[in-house]
Amino acid sequence: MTPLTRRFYSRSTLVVARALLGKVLYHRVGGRLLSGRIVEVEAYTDDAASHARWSRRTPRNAVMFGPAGHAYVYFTYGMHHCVNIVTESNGRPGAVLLRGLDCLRAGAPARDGSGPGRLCRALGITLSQNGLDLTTGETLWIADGRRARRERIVQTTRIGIRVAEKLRWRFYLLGSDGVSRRDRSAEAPQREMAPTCRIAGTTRSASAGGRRR
DNA sequence: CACACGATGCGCT
DNA sequence: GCGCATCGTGTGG
Repeated sequence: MTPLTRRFYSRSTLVVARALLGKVLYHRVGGRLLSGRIVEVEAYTDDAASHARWSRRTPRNAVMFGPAGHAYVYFTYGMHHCVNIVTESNGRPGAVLLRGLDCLRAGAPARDGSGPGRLCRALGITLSQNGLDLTTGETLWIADGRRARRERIVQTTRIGIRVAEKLRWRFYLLGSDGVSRRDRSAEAPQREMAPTCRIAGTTRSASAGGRRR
């Protein structure tokens, strides 16, 4: 229940992204405490797919440039909210998108926490939480959770973007129910392709379809 | 001011 | 796999 410190968030986005897996997100709202275990995240910095691309500051993405440990919430497709955790040092844009939660509440369907939009709906996160400081433990915060030492982290590409699509900046906990989209090939123990496997015709054209949305 | 479009999710084929 | 709801935001005139 003790909020993670500013120091935890003030690191490189990729490091924080991985470190957030297994942690627990809390939101105190309407006299209730909602929570869920973080099982899927994506990193965004100033890359081409980021709201802070080319380090361009706008009213919407301003929080990404501010101090780490704050919530960056945005509204998209006219109906969904997505929540990010701001990283890096002040002035450098960076945030971790939360895409999957486990165990929102006993008996809740697993899919309620699966996907950035449903996740926000399940925890009651909207634009009014944008900019909140997560280190105070008042309304919205993240605390340590149980993370089994054996639990494997899968690293793969981010979802739903059309540029910088080769960056493997999505991380999830293998076997968790809240993961929105699995990547079987990334889950395979052997990740690196041996040179002999690159002979034409012997490789499956990985993710040939489904890249466009 | 006008307009194109999206870090999604859902229902249907 | 495909279409689409629905509106805040960024961009350009």
